[in-house]
Amino acid sequence: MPELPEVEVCRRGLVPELEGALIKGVVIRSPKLRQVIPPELLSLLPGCRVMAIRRRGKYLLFDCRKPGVEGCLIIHLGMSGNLRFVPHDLPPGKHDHFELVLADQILRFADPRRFGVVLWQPGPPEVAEQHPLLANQGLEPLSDGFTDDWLHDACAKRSGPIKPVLMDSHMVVGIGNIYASESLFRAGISPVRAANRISRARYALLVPAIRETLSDAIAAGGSSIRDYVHSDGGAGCFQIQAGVYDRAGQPCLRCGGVIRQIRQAGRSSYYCPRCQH
DNA sequence: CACGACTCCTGCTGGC
DNA sequence: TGCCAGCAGGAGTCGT
Repeated sequence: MPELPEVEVCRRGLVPELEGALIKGVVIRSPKLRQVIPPELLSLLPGCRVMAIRRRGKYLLFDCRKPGVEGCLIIHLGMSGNLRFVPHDLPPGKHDHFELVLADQILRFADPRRFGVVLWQPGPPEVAEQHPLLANQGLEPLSDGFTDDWLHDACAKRSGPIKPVLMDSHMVVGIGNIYASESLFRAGISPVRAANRISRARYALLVPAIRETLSDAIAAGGSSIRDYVHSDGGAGCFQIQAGVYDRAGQPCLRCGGVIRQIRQAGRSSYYCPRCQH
């Protein structure tokens, strides 16, 4: 479900209530996610204070500490995961796999498809990213280093179509299937164009398009942060008005042409053949 | 090295 | 109305 904007909005929603909070208990209801939830969390986390909540790509990092214990709780929401604050007396649902019990509420992790991850990396905050799942993560697209020159160079040896390349988290993190299509539409670049055959000038359009697509989505989600982490049902997911995503056969909002759906690397891509070249 | 196919799991949708 | 194939916003691994 979530791409970078959804994870970032989730993080911002957690901060006011979780940062500085004391973890009183831990519940592992079904340990089998993409990887098994480490059972040692049951003894490590209770008594810990959450010192900070960070994000790396689509991973959430909770820096935890108590006397004799320091480490980072790593959570990835996968395709269908979400984190919610719920009251102590709310019975768990079928897919509620993990929770942190706090003084006055519970932080509950639900994930129907079980593609998510809950892991532990021992040590101080600065070594958290040495975890194998984080060590090879690419550049943050909202960081200063993400420039047209950088992306142009990074794509120099990528002869495949640009859209799956944008989704490669070892190069750039956080761009999933929706925002890859949306960013390319915004930049007027075809998803099937070979990454190493796009000019530097057009990367100078693509980089701000990616930035704006992601920050617009964060802004859209930010307006409903409380719903996002407190909702007792609802979608638990927000989306910006899509220009092309899931609009196959419908008119392009820019030129009126027909939006086309194709398949790339096993995923659906959407684009306007008249606007994108 | 770069790339695509395959894999994990459950739920929903659309076509018959 | 019911059934089933196909698909879903992720990402690691493996074979080529």
